[in-house]
Amino acid sequence: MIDTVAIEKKWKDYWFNNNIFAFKKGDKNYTIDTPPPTVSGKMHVGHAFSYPQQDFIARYKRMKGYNVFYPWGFDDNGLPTEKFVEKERRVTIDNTPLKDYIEICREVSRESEKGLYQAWYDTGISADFKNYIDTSSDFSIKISQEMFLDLVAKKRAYRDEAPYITCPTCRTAISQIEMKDAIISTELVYINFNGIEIATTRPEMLGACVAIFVNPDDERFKKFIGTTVNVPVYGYPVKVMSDPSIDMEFGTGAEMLCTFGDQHDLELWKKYGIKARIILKNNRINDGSVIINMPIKDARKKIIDELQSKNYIIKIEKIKHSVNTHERCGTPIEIGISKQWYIKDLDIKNELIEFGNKIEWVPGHMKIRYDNWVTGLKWDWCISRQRYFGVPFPVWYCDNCGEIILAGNEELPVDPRLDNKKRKCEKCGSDNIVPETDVMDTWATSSLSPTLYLKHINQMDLYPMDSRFQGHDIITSWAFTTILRSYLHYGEIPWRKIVISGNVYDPFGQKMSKSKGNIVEPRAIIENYGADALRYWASTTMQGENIKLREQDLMRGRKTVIKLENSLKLIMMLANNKKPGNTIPEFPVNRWITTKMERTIKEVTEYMENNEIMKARISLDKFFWNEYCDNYLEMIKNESSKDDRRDETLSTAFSVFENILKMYSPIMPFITEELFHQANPSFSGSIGLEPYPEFDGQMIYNEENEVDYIIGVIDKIRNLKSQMKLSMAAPLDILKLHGDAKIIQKYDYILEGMMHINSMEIINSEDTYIEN
RNA sequence: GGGCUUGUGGUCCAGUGGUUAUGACGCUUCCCUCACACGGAAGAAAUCGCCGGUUCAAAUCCGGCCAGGCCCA
Repeated sequence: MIDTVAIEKKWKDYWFNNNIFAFKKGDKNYTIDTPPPTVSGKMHVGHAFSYPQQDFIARYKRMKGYNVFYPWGFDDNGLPTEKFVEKERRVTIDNTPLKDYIEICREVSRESEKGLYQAWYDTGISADFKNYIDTSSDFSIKISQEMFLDLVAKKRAYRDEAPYITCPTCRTAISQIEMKDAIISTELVYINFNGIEIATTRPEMLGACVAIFVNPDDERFKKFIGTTVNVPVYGYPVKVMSDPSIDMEFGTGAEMLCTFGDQHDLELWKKYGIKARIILKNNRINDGSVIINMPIKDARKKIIDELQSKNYIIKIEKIKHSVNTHERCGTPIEIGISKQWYIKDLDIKNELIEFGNKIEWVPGHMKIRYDNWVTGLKWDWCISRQRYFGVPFPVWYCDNCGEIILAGNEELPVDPRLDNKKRKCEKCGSDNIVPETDVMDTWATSSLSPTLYLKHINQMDLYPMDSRFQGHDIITSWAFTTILRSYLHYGEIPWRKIVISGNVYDPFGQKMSKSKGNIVEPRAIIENYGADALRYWASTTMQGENIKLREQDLMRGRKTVIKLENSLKLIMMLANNKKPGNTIPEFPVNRWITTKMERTIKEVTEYMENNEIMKARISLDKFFWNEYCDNYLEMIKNESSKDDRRDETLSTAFSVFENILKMYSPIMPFITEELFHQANPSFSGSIGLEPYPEFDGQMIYNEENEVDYIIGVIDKIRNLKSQMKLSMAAPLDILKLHGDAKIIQKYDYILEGMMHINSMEIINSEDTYIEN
């Protein structure tokens, strides 16, 4: 049995050690904006499905004579890495100084990268693994900061208020995914809001009330909508507003919007753009009038007392209620607002749509998602994140006059949080300078991937790139932000084409997940079936379509690998292990297979150019299995010993086979490399750099129709033998064949040799049939 | 709620107006023919989700409905 593990090991190391896929700029270049995997994860079947689809194109283009820039990268910024480090090293920002924390994050990332690329390497991805970027390196930070400063200079980056979520116990910023719901026992307080009755679980937030909300369909409150009421105790006016998200069944059906009691408050505040009143900070309430810097509990008691003494309280109910808490310590989260950085994009929607139109989307309908997203944008892009491991903003603020102080380009990369340099405010002369403590959204750096890749090799003249490959789940993030940044910085599209890949599901169409226990590791597939079989499977779907992972579909690829190996074994045997020199085919059967091959080359090439890998592969499969193996090799193996046509036939068998290998090689690089070297022992290159077969119209011969006719006759004889329950090798003493006598006579030696016919009687007739 | 997308033999998937609807997996029968039984030959198996419309002609175009998936809200 074929040892795919050994063969694959041999060739992936060969490619790597000989820098087969290193980029050298030439006249024809093809550049790929590779998606960098995140260091906190590992390769899953989704990757094993989508990366080969990029690789098919990369390898095809290389064989088509392009100098292919297929770079490699790692994405190691942001929250996922922080969580990963927390798990791996038991290090959290609460127990570690920032400087050390960042160091450890970087260290863990570098370590993880060492093993991470291996899975892609094993899959035969032809990226240049020696030449990679990572998004947390000094290089990437420098470029990301430079580009940020460019946005500031272009008046595209600005500061404005934005909400943030913190844990008052841990005193750290937390993100949505670090929260969990908890059910707590609390009191629901019914308050008479000077005419409208509301209920709240957070009476202590009364001083942060900025509106009253009711459901627009609620008959009880319709008359209040649009009116103004005064906040009890505080006495300032707020509007009564309506929103369909208000639950009519909860409390009285009317709620106060406080900035901010919970996430729902945040959503409504954002949606309606109401001015915030922030009174809660670090677990203490300070409204400047009624409550002066009191812990939440005390403030709650005081407000209830105040309300009660003035007869505003209708009743108090004990309820169980769901709140957002910090998953690590269980403390209810706190929402505040702070000044954060935005990238302005709402004014250029039309231009962004236009850019989307200039890019070729594969499949085309995926562009609609982009269009819908851009059209529906309601806010500028907030790029500040209250995290730690990420690209720092190269920005300080004057604590005295509020001036924004930007780093100079020569200082980059810089981390203001750790920077000791003394700075002075140029405006007011104060030396009371504070650093920006937020870091950038990871997309703020990922959106620069074409720039990062090309600057890394100092070839910005190759901008825009040719292709981006990515999943449809991040069209609205990665694709969108990349197009946006490209527009803002260069006024140019980032790539000419974007190719969207689908998802992988289990055999029943279910998503794979740990909880369902239906996860399949790519490594297991490679071990059991081989990387070529895995890649073959990845080619069995239309671009952008989803796929189910089924064992039998992996088997089909493996069978093709074995069939290729056996085919070479046969023709090597027929040729006594020596590949003959090239000849021009003259004998009809050789002309026939050559003609079929040319037609296949034409078809496969057209499909490959059109990103229709599956159709290319089906066309090639049909040619290889049916025409080459089942018919051509069967015809020649009994016949090739005849001296006068031996050399030409063997030569044709080899040259056609090598073209088959070349056409298969983008999909199945390992076995094709192995067999190509076996057929050509002195060859010292790579099939991946060999020229792709070119269609040659001169090689279309008229004999095609005759041999097609003969194959029809063969099918009839095979059918007869099958009906007679005979072996295909069983001899037929006499066969009475009706049909086109001229053609049959021309090819009688093929029929006799292949079907083991001792004597044949040919009767000329319009219909072709065998007489019993 | 809006948008996109899918619905074809038991299973997976081609086919986008026109002769008996492609192939793979599975199934049945036969064949160890000196490359391959992870092979070869033959065969059974589909009213192309449902309803209606356009057309000489629809799996294919149009409308509606049903059912899945994804994205957005």
